[in-house]
Amino acid sequence: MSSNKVQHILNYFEDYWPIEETTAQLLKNSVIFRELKRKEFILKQGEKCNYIYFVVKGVLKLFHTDDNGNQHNLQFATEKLWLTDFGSLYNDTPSELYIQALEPTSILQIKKKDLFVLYDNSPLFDRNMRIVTENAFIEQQNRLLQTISSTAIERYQYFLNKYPDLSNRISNVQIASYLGVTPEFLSSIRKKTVNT
Amino acid sequence: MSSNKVQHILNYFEDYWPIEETTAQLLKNSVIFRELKRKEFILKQGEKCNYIYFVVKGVLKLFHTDDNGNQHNLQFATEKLWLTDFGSLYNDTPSELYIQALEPTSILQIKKKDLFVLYDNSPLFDRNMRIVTENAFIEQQNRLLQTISSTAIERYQYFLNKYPDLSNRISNVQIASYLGVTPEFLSSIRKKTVNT
DNA sequence: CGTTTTTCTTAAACTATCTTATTGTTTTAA
DNA sequence: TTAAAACAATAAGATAGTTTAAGAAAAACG
Repeated sequence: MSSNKVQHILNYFEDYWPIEETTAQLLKNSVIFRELKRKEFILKQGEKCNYIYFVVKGVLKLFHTDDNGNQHNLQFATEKLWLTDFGSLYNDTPSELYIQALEPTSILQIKKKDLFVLYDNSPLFDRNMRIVTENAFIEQQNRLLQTISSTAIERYQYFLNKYPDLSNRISNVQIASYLGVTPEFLSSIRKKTVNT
Repeated sequence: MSSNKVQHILNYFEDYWPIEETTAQLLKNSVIFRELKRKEFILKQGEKCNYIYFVVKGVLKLFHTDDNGNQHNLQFATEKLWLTDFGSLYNDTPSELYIQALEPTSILQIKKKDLFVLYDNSPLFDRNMRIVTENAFIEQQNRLLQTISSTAIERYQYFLNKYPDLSNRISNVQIASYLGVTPEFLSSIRKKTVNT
């Protein structure tokens, strides 16, 4: 069942460092395919994150809930993107974060233990994951820069330009939480920018 | 001259995956030791970033300058931290960022070409750099969360707690630029929090 | 040492963003 | 298909953060 789904990850690696046949086999045996309902959680605050996830179809959101119960979206992951709580995964600490599906979503998941076996058996796999992390770092750095240097209007327009597809798939509440503003304020921004 | 300085990096790797003797030799031949004056630049906007840097002593700041000439600090790097513009380094694109010394600073630098040779010759080196990037990602993610979810006062207090040493080494102008507020507003925050 | 540059503070007016509350609309789930 | 829940829009008053300008303090540097 999940054995053919691993092809999604192999295709992904084709753009970087295609892995050896033996590693592909190892991966095939480690990967688990899973279908999530809308709103289903795969990680909750307080749990240890034991998996790294790869989105085949759908959207995941990674978010934090603060003391007042407000949600703050750290990341969305759509098709062909990786997602995990690295901090919890590697340091074996309880996660402060949630991961939830925003649509019915299909994912591939690799257990921490299996991930480490893959690292140890395949330098190419290890390298691919270095590149995955580097790319995530670069993107996050751009966003951080935006966040400390731009106004909410600019951030919203940047988001629309950068993720035109995602913008139409998720609600404005989710976008507001990602931009770091209230839904009401995003609404007022939208009103202003439409009339330009 | 620089041959003994490489020990700083070898010590760093001791905490993760100590590299083989042959790789250490390779590294020794690649690494260049460099002493920077206060305010000296090692990367400027428009240039390609050709190096990855490791701070032996001192402080570097990575920042962006916007259209109005305002600086925004993305990262500080003190002793035993790595710094580069990954985007420019890996994609061969002109950098949007500056790297500048805030104090007289000693660094080790590895040229892109040599870095890639190291990756190819030593899976352990490659893995160490994966971990370096993962740690940087985690830290940056925490900061991003703070930035979209907390008030400037909270961010300032968090900064003081997390980097007590750095707080005393750099000016409030630099801290304000890191927090994403004006120096004037940081000053008013300081006034409020001192009197608590 | 003295001079120059940078940094820190203050305050007032201004702008961005938040809070709360109300209403109508769309989506979801039974 | 309908009741419940989530979403979107709007507005008014409150708070957070900026701008500008000026003077005092501290640090850098020859």
